[in-house]
Amino acid sequence: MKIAEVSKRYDISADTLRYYERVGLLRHVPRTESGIREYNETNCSTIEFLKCMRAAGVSIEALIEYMDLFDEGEETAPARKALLEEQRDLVRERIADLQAGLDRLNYKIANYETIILEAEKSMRPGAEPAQPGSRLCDSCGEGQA
Amino acid sequence: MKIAEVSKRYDISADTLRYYERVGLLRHVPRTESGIREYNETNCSTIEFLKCMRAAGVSIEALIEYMDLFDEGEETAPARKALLEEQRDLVRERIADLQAGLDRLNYKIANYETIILEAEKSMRPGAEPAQPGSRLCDSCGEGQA
DNA sequence: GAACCACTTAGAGTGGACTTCAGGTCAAGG
DNA sequence: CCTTGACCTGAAGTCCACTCTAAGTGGTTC
Repeated sequence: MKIAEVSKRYDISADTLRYYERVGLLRHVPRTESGIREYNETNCSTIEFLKCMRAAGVSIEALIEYMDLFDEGEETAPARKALLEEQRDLVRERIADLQAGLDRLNYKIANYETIILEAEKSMRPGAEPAQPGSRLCDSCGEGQA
Repeated sequence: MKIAEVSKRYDISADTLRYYERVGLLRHVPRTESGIREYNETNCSTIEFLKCMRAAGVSIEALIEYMDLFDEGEETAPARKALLEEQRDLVRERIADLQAGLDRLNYKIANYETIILEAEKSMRPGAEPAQPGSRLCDSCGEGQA
């Protein structure tokens, strides 16, 4: 597989693939006689792994470290495991932060729903004026204070 | 509250607080006569909100847009709600990506556990040599092929 | 055999989000 | 009065992870 095909298959630009190789994330990519990259199945599964890890926010640096260990041989298995565990913990933290943000967004959205409904109600003919308590939520907090 | 106190309270550098104000994320921060920022409670809750949103990966740009709408008045409530919903969807996507990465990390870690145990077993005196199938997982894929 | 296209390289440029710097002001303490 | 330290400003610098550019090569097609 040439670079264009891999690029399309994994939706990663050819530039990025070359970059990954240059910085040591992707190693042992065979070449044709004329120097053109010919990705094999091993390369592909590495790429897929990298894509997944990058999407999870794992840094290029950590991944390079992992690849370094890998190339050093079997005896680095415990170190690699430790590295993955460290990264896993970071991903968990990130998920917790995102979840907190998501909860907050949901809360605010629900709040807007109420507010907008109230505003519409008070716009209908013959409606009494809007309640003082139903003002828009402030620029940041969610409560009335 | 002066900038140093706010910085400590929310664990955000004073530089970042000034930066947020400069780009329009944080508005209406009162000043003392000599020009020193005196953050009030409204500012604080905005800061807390910003911190949460940033931790969830919401871009500075989107947050500025939100603040812009906010300053335009009550009639932008539906637009603000739409903006938050859009951001919420992005956060959900991000969580899904992280979760996929987390699952994969857990899988790989479990794999290493097995591998390391096997390696230790075969190192004990009198053990038969390691199985051919128990080699280290490859640099990316999780299976044996 | 010229055009064309995908590929190659080294190196420079980009965008987002800060972060640091240089130089300046102000209030309090010795 | 002078120093100290926290604050101020605008502008430049930094970091990460790409992304693009320029200049060139190799193989196929009309």
